[in-house]
Amino acid sequence: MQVTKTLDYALRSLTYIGHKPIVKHSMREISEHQHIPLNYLAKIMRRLVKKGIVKSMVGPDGGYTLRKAPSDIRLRDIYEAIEGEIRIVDCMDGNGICRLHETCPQLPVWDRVQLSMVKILEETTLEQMLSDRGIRGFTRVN
Amino acid sequence: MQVTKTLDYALRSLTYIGHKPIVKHSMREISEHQHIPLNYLAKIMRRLVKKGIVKSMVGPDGGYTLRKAPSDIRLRDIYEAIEGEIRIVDCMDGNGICRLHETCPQLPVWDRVQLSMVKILEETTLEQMLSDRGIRGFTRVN
DNA sequence: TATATTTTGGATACAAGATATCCATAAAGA
DNA sequence: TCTTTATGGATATCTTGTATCCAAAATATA
Repeated sequence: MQVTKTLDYALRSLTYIGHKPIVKHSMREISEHQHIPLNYLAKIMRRLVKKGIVKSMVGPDGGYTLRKAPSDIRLRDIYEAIEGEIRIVDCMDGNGICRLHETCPQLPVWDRVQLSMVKILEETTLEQMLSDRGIRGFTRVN
Repeated sequence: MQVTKTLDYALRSLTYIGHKPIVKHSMREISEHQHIPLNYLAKIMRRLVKKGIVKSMVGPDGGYTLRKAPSDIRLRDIYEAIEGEIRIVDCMDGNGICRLHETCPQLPVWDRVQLSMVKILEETTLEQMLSDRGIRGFTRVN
């Protein structure tokens, strides 16, 4: 029940790019400024590109730009680009029958948790994250 | 960002016990009825005992009983007994300084997500879970 | 055209944590 | 004393997140 490092990397990269959305930013640049292993970052950027969150240009002076306006990029999209469909319990997709043959007392709760989480991720845009900067005056551990 | 099998096991055990809160239930019994590996279940029960959620009696005719009324056992307690303090991002405890030396754009969101999650876990009692049974008519996959 | 710089893609390695197993010991009822 | 149960510690396995390596494709520019 934790935010993965990978998702963190993705968000750091996107907020980094988001600050200067017009300029192209190379992986190398992002990697160095955000302390993300270059080769690993490559994998991450790929997923963001495939989901249409980011646009890539190869060759010298290549790099990445946001494909949409920050106000149009939802945290949910980013989450799903990295982690896939949101599903906090395995049985929630419904593709199977429980070996216990009984109704599940847990599911209603997890359902509520997941819904509230999705709601927040859905409401939150990259733009908000960019302007939220510093509200809590918190500095990152890693 | 997923509910672990271990937490699932714990909840299955507790709801199982909760249905007949007065009777003692042995690990063996729980293990068989809920399809949980016996030796692993032992570890789980230990944590529940230590947190005062469950009472244990050793010896023949030993077993487990709830220590409190189901209405007095919060899902949050169970969660924390199994997983430790709720913390969906590592930096949230604040024991450290970010190498990036900048305020973190992510934290406000994760903070909101965590708060809403804690709220639900806090509100939900074992009693509720027991009576929720069947509301959604859902059958468990595993 | 040649060269350098960048992204892309695939394969693979490494690490950490969740999950599971084994065994010896202590408690307690019959 | 014997049997049944929980306890405790050590260790193994498996899964998944994280990271590394390398070759190939694209493209600007000298």
